[in-house]
Amino acid sequence: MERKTGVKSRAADLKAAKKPRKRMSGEERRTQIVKVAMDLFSKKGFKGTTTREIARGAGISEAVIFKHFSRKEDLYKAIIDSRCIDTEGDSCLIGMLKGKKGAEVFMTVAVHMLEEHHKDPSFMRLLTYSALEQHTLSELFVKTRALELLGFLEDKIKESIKEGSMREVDPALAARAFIGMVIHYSIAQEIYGFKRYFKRPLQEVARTFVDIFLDGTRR
Amino acid sequence: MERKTGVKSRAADLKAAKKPRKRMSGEERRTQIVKVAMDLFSKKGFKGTTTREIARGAGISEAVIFKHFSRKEDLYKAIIDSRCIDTEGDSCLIGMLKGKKGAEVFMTVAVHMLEEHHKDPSFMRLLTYSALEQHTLSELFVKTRALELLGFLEDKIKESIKEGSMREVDPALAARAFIGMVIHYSIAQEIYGFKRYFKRPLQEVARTFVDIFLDGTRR
DNA sequence: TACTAAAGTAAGCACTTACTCACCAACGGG
DNA sequence: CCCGTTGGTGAGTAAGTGCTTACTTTAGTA
Repeated sequence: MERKTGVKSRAADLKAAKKPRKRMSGEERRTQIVKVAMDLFSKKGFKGTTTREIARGAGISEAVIFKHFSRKEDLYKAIIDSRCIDTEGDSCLIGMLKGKKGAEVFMTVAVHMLEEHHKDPSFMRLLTYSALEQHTLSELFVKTRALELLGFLEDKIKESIKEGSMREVDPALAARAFIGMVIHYSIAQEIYGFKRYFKRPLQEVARTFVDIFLDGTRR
Repeated sequence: MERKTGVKSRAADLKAAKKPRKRMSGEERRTQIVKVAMDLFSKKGFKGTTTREIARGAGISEAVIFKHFSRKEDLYKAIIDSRCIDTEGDSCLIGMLKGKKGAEVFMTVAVHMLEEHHKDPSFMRLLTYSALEQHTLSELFVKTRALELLGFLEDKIKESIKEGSMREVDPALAARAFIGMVIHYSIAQEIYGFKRYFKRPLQEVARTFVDIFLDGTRR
């Protein structure tokens, strides 16, 4: 097989037949690639995902990926931007909580997290991968979202203690206890595959956890 | 460069000089390799660890690994054998619990798990990797150890309900709530790096979680 | 409609990976 | 002291891997 022949003749073969694929704008393509990458990273990890797979998933050649992101690593950063910086994710949760108080707060948090993680476990998976692989994604997430939510709950607990509706507990530990119940349930179900052996309506799960927590911290 | 020359002349070069290393027995070497592999897998994941690194870690050439394990994958299975089948790990926990009852049971579980995970987070990390990568290790672990412990706690909770010391809760959900607090604390500390921002004596953590749980489920 | 900038590609480079093979040397029993 | 067994090696190989390059095709606009 010669190297330089037949360069022109190729295109004709595929001509009208196969692909009515649309050409995307740079922006569109970029966000599509990030989406595909996030999906694959969450399923197979950063190291477990090849740029070829991402390209195939997006229906393009690898070179396009590297037109948009000079290194594979940069895809991770793009994912951070699209999920940590923008308005999606947990910060809107904090927004939902602003008006509420007491029991309602904890119920809202539990239901929201359980439902989000159930609907789309991919970000949770990605985050776990990134924590194990010591990527900055998890560090950033912890520093912004996680500590933010924990701090918020901590404040609520402090309030309740001052009000007298809660007994004297370490507010930070109590907050972690509550979040632990909720998140570990999601992780066990979706990542460890407990859902093969065990299932409950999420509303019921949330109710039970909130009840245990509030009764468990009542004065 | 010719391909077949110089095959014999090489060994002489390194001769007496460098390595006073001891020759291990097959058994010794095997278990050493498994140990090194487990350490590396837990730090960098299965895909993130190369057989070269394992060899270097054990101070041998790659070929030795493949004398003992015909595929890299088999190292995973060997790790399962050495940590899931034998007497270490959680099953001895169940043993410790046999005599005890009520509050004592939950305190023992919490302290034991928090301390084990803190002392050596590597198995927890390995397990998490394996769950994400959908290896059989996590499946096996869940089917044997995890469901066993959960079942045990469930029974204790049912007992307490029958006795009247606990109110009517879903015993399976309650057990998961308790385990969730404890495990998620460990995971957050050791994997997500919360320990950079937050620390408490483990005894105190256990005490707080057990109190919340028991008060939260008291009649 | 002709031109150009940007979207897209096939092919392959330089390197790494899991895994192999032909060979070597230390030990120990005869 | 020989010699077979067995622990151990250096140098591969084929199949990937991230990333590049030289080139083609399309869409918008002057």
